[in-house]
Amino acid sequence: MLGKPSRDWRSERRAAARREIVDTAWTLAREHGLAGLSLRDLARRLGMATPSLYSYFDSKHALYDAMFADGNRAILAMEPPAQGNDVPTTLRNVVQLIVQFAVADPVRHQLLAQRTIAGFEPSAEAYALAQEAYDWLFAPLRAVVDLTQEDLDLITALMTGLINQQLANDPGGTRWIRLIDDAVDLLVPRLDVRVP
Amino acid sequence: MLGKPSRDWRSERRAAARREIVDTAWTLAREHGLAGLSLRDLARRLGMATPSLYSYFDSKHALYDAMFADGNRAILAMEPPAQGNDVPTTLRNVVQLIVQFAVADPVRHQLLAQRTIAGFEPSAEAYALAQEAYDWLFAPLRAVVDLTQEDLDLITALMTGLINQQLANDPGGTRWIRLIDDAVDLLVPRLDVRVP
DNA sequence: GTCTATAAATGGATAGAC
DNA sequence: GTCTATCCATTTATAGAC
Repeated sequence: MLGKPSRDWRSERRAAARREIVDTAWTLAREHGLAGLSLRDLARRLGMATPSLYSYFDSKHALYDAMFADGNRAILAMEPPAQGNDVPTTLRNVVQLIVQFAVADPVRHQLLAQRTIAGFEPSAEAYALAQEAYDWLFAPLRAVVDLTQEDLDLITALMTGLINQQLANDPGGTRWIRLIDDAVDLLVPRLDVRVP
Repeated sequence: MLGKPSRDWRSERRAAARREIVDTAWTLAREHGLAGLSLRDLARRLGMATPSLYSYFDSKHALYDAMFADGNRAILAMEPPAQGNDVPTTLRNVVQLIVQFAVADPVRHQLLAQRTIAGFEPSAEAYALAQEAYDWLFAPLRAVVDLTQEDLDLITALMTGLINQQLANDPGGTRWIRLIDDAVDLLVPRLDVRVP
């Protein structure tokens, strides 16, 4: 009898095709806006017929879902934020990484962090990835200080505030991202109290 | 000879019609999302034919522009934030007002504070209103403390951060808006240094 | 300013042959 | 899994009569 093959050729081809579709979808979304992404354009750019996309994704929302998951996997694939010896250093590293990641790709930030696509909500699997990315990003900080949920919520608020203001009011500039150190200084006194 | 009439009946009727169109557009945008607003639905809801809208607005973007202006006028029509005797009280009043205003109408916040509609950019006139609203909101705080631009940018970042996190991750809840006082506490030490 | 009619295009999605 | 053909709805916007 034949055993289970060690590599599944067909499913690997399929996964590779899905990856290429998602990559091209990102490119198109960056050009025409996230909501302006069209399956027609996407198929044309890939050199395939529109209906063929439906062999890989059941619907446009399913494609958004794959993009959402992909964006979070991109976080998990990064070099992790360096854990410093004290709170300010570690916090700065974490905030730097997250803000840079977001500003580097506004459309990705829009999909991952805002509720802007009409009826789209990430699937349970994709959302679990988002949770995982969130935990992974803050792990170095948690190793240095005992954070309450309120602490974390304040940190994320200040962080996404910098990001959103930067993208909305000074796209391509540095008006808010250059305030990262000042933002960290605001947070440090509150967090220092938690240091064991 | 007839002098200029004290009231221009026709232009007043026209202004009233534009107001009703904009109001109904808000209603529809709240139902189907800001990007999901359609001129067809809008006309039907108003009981008019779609092309008739073009007597009042040259394009859909012109309508968005009128809504953008309208949203900022809604700010200027509010009871102003109360100026307290000290920085913390005044700052809290300002932040409370802005956050409540934003959370009360997520779609309005989306239009006024985010770059989410594909090719839309407010006209110079509408943008001037936004500037005016911004100055008006922070006037009480400015009366109490000498703010640098960086101070203001940090305040707005933290504020819109609370708003965005609340709307994106806990819509209808209070997870972030209940942190307003904590957020103010973060800012106060930095601002106290500026008090004359 | 209002309407009817229609343009001109795009949208996502399905049927069915190969 | 790929294609062609097509559906059916939707979109913003214009032409032109009344």
